[in-house]
Amino acid sequence: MKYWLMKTEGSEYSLEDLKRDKRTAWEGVRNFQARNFMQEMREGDLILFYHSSSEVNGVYGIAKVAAIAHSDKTQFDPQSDYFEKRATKEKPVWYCVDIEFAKKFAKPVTLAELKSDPNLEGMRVRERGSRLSVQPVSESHFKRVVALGR
DNA sequence: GCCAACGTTGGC
DNA sequence: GCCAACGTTGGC
Repeated sequence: MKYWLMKTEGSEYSLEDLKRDKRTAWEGVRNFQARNFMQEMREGDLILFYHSSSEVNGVYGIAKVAAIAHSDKTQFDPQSDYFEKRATKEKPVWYCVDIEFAKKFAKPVTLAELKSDPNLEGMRVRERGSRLSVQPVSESHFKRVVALGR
């Protein structure tokens, strides 16, 4: 089993939204590295759910991979912001996984906390200028963040 | 294949 | 709202 971190703008789609929807297709990722990481995900993998560009940036809780990567349908929709003219049904360019709500932390583990915890050294999201919206997380880092969220 | 220009992300 | 850092595009 692997562990991941996924970013979202809290005002766009928050953990509360996921809790309400229970499950959603993580559409709209338009970055190759992020796409490749999603293709590595397996059902049951756990995800730290991170809000960026929010009042309080940080990990708000946990989501779980509910379905492995499949074609992102928004790439075929000319009305969509995520339309991709290079994509065909036979050869899609973009993929997404389905994720489901797992847990909301008692309080978010803020970016400041992530940065100041010596146990979390090496976590990608801590790095200045880190823009990758889907990233792998080590098991020990994952467990540490969950402990901080309790 | 290089790299400048551009658009976007994301912390502050 | 600002701006630094980043990823992608496209001309050469």
